Amino acid sequence: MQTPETTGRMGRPRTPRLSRKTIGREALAMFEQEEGLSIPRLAERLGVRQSSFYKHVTGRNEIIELARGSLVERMLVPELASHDLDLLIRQIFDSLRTAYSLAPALLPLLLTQPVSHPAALALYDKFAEAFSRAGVPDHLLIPTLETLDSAAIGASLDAITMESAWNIPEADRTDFPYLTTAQRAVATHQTDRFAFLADVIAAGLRTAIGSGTALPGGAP
Amino acid sequence: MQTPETTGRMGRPRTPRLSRKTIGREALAMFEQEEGLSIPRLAERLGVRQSSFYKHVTGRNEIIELARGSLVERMLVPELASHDLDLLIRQIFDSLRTAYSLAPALLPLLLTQPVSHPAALALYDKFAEAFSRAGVPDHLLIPTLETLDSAAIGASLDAITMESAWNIPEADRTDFPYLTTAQRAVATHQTDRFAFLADVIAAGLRTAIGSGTALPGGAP
DNA sequence: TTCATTAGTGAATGCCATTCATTTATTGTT
DNA sequence: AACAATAAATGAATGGCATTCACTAATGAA
Repeated sequence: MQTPETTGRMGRPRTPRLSRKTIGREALAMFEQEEGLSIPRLAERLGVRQSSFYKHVTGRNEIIELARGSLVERMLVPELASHDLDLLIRQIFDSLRTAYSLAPALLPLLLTQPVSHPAALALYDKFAEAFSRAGVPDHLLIPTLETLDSAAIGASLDAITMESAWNIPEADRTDFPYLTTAQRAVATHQTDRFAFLADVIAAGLRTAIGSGTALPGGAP
Repeated sequence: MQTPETTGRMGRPRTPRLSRKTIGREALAMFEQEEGLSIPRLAERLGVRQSSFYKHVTGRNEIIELARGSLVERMLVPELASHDLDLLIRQIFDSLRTAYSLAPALLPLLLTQPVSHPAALALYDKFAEAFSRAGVPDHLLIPTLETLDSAAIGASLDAITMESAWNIPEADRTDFPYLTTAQRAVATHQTDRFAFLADVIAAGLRTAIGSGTALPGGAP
């Protein structure tokens, strides 16, 4: 019987301690529970030394991409069998928003690098297929996906911006009367911002796709 | 005549070397020219030591907020006198997008903290006023502003994501046929993504505002 | 059995944001 | 006019971070 190594001057372990999958999973967990990614802290979480990561990954950005993959893999995506554009848009928007909302600290980092994780590419490919079947012309697929994704991220970022995107220092309220009124109104009226955004992009995309945007000027 | 100090073991200078304004201006310039903010490098640019900043500012985030202020101050904002919602939306979207496009590296950082710079608050107050005059109900002003801002940032981030938001490794193209087709189509067809987005949010906002989104479920 | 490859370690490097004691100038009070 | 309080700079130090590299021990193919 071999003891699964505990001490003894370390070389390759009998059983692997890391994999790209576990790194991605734990990185995502870190984004959800702490307020950002730190490689030393990620190493602690995994009971491993920081230099070990670089046997599986070329750098920090790749760990972030693995976190994206992990996020996408545990996403539950609806059928997308419908050919109804409005329904499709709302289903995809909701899936994305639900997934993104759990890891708001990850989102700004996702924005700054291209999607390369296979699981994520597969997801967007699925979206592209659904939109294509629903009649969206090829040259509008990418803009449609980008719009949806960007909107879902925007909506999910609220959690990070301290409840209001505008922080007016009490004393200066009279300098910004319209904004102040708007803030009070949205607070009392309890507007559902997610529903609003869903309505906006659903109606907007339907219109823009229907009228066919090409090179010079769009629809009036 | 007093020589404006050059050497001699430093205390308070006869003439101030820093101000919140110059810090904000140079930080913004740094975001535009380099690929991020570094306090040591910002100090070099301004011919000053890094510790000096903390006499004017409580930390890095405040410098970022000053950069936002600087961005907003040099923005040229149209009249916004029209009561036409569609025109208003497009004018504001274009102003924001134009300003944001010059400093893409700043945008992810702006997303993660509330707007507190007076110049920026004044700008959004102006927007709120214009929308209010155009008939947007108070409780939809904030969602409208958030949607516009988020869309403008999303559109401006393209510059940072290496030309395409999806990076499919040549060999795997056949695994993601719809996405691949979509990429080819948007490349050849040369779609104007800005015009598309402008159409989307203009139509979408008009619809969502018109139908009045409240607490439970939105418009169909 | 041998040997190249692989997956871990530990130490070092260089960058970064922030703090603090110190120095010099300015401003306001008497 | 003297003086205290405040303000704006410096330099040095601290602790965190991502990354690199020489090293070691296990694996697996020839």
